[in-house]
Amino acid sequence: MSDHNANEPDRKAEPGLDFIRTLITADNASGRFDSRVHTRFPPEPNGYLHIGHAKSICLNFGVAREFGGKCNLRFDDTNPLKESQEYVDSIREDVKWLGGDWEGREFYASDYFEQLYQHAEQLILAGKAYVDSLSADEIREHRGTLTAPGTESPYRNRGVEENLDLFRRMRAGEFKDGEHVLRAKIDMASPNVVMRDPTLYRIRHAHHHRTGNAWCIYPMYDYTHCISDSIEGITHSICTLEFVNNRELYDWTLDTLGIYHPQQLEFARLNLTYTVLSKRKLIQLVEGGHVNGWDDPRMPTISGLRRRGVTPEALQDFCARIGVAKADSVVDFSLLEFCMREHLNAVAPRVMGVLDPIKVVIENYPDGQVETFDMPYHPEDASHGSRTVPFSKVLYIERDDFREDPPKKYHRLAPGVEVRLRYAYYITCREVVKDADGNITELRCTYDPATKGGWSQDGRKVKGTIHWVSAAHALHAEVRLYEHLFSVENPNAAEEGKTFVDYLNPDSLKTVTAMLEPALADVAPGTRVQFERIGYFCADKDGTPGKPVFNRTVGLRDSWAKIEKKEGA
RNA sequence: UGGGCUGUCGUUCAAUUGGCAGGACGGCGGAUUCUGGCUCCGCUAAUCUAGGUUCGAGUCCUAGCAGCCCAGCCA
Repeated sequence: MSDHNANEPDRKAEPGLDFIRTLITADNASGRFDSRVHTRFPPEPNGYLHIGHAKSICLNFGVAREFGGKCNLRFDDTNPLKESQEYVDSIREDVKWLGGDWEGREFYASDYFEQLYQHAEQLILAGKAYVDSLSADEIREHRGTLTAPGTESPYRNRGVEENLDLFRRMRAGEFKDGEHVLRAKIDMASPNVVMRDPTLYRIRHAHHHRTGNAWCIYPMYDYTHCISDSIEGITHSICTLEFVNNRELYDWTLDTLGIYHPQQLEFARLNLTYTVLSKRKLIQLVEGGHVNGWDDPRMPTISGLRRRGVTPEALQDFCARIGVAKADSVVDFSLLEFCMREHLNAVAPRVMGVLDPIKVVIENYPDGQVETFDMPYHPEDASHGSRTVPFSKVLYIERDDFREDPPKKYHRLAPGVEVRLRYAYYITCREVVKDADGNITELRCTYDPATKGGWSQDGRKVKGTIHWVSAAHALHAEVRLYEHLFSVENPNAAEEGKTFVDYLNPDSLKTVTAMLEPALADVAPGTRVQFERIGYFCADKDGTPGKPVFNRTVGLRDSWAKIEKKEGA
């Protein structure tokens, strides 16, 4: 079993592969595991999956697919106090949505409770496990410290028969929580604290979401995970870096039991700027009411990202781009945004919506007249088809698309300036109307009838093209504009006396009433569109027929904002 | 101060295992454009430190330094 320590690729490699795929390639070449590849994604159903899990899902299912192998979905449900069916359901949905296909191999650690129990008796019989009757506090005291060895429990040398009897009575429910535990008998002086007689079973008179009240003793992670992997014939058990120390116990358990032994491999978990990714903190955000539930579009949860409008393809692409390695890293949120735009650009239909409207009256356009324009849903992909958009005398345009005193390089509407209304007409601003406070309330413009469709026969060019919506036909819709949940890159690094909650971005959600083109009236929740020149949006489930609600997935790149910022500075 | 893991452009992942340090994101500049979007082109910028071996070191050796993980009856 010496080769189970072979975490470093040392046989052969294909350049460009990550260290996990490199190792698997070598294993396949050498015939280890009969050249099979079988992975698993093993979440604990105690919270919603987040983008860090997405990395693991893409890795495990991806590796299986690439090597012609299999990947199981296994719920690591050994702690009845924290787990629930709600989480099982959400996890199943999220994995499926992300493209993970476990082909019916949906397993639960709790499926193996009886086998796990039998193996525990096997360890007792072999003199490799004992029932300890120390309290939790006493066990901690006996464990020693990082620099000092531990001391053995006075119960460590109980006889096999006594251990067996006690353990069976633990199972039978004769003891209260905490009265006894089953421990592996390894080495209280090990420099690896994990190996100082780790707890294998604890007593918990608790209802389990799947096994009900069948058990009152529950196995611990280290003991359960390796045996579960073994039972399922897993070849490569991929987990995150914090389990490196646990690998020694993983190997010890399987070797001591003498059963099939997969290879544990550890990679660095994902960190993302402007977000927190620990379950504890995400739960705190939900329970503290800082967000509106696990699927709040600001959450880095898979359900949150989905509701925000991120596509599974974008998430898969993101996971492929960040790579897999063993060095701790923090990925730039802008890479995620890039991946969102990359895919949405290809698949999202274009529509027009005005987020911050200002009224425009076309003075020379006939009162009461309505024209309709047929506009393509996607300028580069005719397969998306087209829709009809009404045009009339009174319109809305974006407030930011007009400047009374335009700065240099400003290409949009200004007094005396002609611009193109997307797919419609050229208009020129003639007059600015203001209220008593000097706020602009209306723009009086004229249009050139000869530019119908947004194009001039005489070859005349306009510098700007802006989007618009006919006021009389506009759909008044709620639009939610999301920004980073946190205002600092690393909310985890809180200064003295503060926590990550103190770094929440007060402007992470801004709700506006936008003016949308009428074609959007009955859009189905989950539909993703691009509001031209603004960004990508996704119809939210809070919307109703005729009254849609949109979430901003991500804004378009805005090079004008950069220019303006630079000129201003 | 025990043990383990990790150090390469601003970020992230590579480097045919000792042979010109490359890609992507970001940033900057340009072309194109009925979305200041998309697309295209160009530029920018890195081997933790100090020694050593070698014709040649990101890669091997020695000694340091820095970061992360571990003392749950959590996973």
